[in-house]
Amino acid sequence: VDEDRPDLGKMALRLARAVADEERPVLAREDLEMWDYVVLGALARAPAPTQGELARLTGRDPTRLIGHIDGLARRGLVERRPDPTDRRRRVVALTPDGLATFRRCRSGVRDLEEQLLADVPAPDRATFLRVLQQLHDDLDR
Amino acid sequence: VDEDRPDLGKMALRLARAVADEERPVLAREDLEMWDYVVLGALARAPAPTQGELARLTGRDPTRLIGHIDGLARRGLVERRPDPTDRRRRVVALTPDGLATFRRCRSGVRDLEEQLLADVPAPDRATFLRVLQQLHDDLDR
DNA sequence: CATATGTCAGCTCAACTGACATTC
DNA sequence: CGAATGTCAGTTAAGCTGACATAT
Repeated sequence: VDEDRPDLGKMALRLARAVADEERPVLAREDLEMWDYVVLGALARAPAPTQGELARLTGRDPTRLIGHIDGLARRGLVERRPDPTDRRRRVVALTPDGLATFRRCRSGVRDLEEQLLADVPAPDRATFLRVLQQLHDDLDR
Repeated sequence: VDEDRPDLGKMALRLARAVADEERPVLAREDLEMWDYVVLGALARAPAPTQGELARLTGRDPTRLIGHIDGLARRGLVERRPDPTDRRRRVVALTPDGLATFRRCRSGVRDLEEQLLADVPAPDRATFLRVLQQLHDDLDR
């Protein structure tokens, strides 16, 4: 067995950073930062959480999320309206333009991933992605 | 094919953070922070780089590395001495105590990794680690 | 009244920048 | 003299804490 490999955490972090570095220019084409993409992605899956829930989902600080959403709303990518049933809450949702923007970004991201994994044989790639997703899903439970 | 998986970057980052969170208590047993472990690990592989080179290897800011090495040297884990051939340079090296401390930590880290991958069948695990290491190594070149 | 949500101001800490001394 | 190395002070950005207003 190979005891001489780098730590799992080091390898995973290196990969994550490399992916993020390559994604940034793609997102910049839509004039988005990484946090924007994360927030739009969360809203694309769960239609309308509260701001606190959105902060928890994305891992972003609730207080910093405020100005963040302000910017996205000013650009017409998200919408923030008071919940009729509980007026303390501000329901945040994607606009059609926001959804389209997110889809363009994710498409570009997927292209990058394809490129990054190009040298990995198809069967290995499938196994790699399956195990990674299993670990990822298990961690969120 | 599954287009509906999370982004590669998200999965890798989630894994890296989970590993780091579990490693911290293990390192704390030796009274080490994550950065200490990273620095000791770099020194365990390459015996005596300069401080600037050590900063580049670990990804840590050169200016913050100064006080950091001060602390490790005060505890007798690393040694900083001027290079006789070029007195601008400070060669940083592990002490025997530092090497032993690092090995104890890495052993604990490997135990954690074993635990985290326990549910993954052995052949899949081997493929996963092999592909991950390949990607990791390719990125550093 | 106790709780939850969103907002804001202030604090703290890590990273980066620029300047400087030493040495090559 | 120009370049590299290590050190330090100042700036900047990001996250966190606590207080407050609104609503339940």
